[in-house]
Amino acid sequence: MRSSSDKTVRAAYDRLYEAYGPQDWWPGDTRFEIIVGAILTQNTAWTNVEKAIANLKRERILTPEAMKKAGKKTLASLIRPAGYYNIKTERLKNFIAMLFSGYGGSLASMAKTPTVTLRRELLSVNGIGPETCDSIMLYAFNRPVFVVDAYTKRIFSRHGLFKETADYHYVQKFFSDRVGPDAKVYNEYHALIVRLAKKHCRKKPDCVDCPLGRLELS
DNA sequence: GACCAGGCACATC
DNA sequence: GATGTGCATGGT
Repeated sequence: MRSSSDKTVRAAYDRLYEAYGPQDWWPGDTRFEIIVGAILTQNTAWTNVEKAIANLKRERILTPEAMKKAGKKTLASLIRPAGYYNIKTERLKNFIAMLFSGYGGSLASMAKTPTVTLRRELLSVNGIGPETCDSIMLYAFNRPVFVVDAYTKRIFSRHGLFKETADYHYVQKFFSDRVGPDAKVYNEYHALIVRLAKKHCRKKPDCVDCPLGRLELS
């Protein structure tokens, strides 16, 4: 049986897509850049991540081989603008270590890994949690995995679909069940949520001219 | 100067 | 199993 929230989840997507159009995510040119960006953006404004990525590009460290060779102090100094630079240096190195130990340093090889295995592998890396893992799954490897972030919980809990304290897996399943396994739609939906949130759904909401309006549970 | 940003691991109860 | 804390920069 289709619940009222089924339609709501789709209506929300339609309104966002109509208002903003395709978002052309992830903002990154290569698989590796997407993965690095996913780690660097943890609890951090994207504008700060851009500065860090630009530094890495300038120093030609935005490949697995180059980042493997780079010293931690060098790496930390380059990603400094993204904040938490010491812990993020460790996290990048942890990912690199897994990439080389499990896949010979080849993202193409990693890309051939079945979705369930790949997700388990990513989550086993210290510093890659559910959101970072699923961002990589969806945006670097095009797997149909819905990405849940703080905005997703904030927005849809405000609209009464679930509690803001609902756990990651619950919210992910909530959307997956109502959208169906579609990487293209998941890609746009998450990007549209971020787009919406940056303008309207900060901790102090600005609901004037919000394209979502009032989501009716009917 | 306070508050916030596309989390996560770890400690403690 | 829930809740609290450290990690850090740069924009508003």
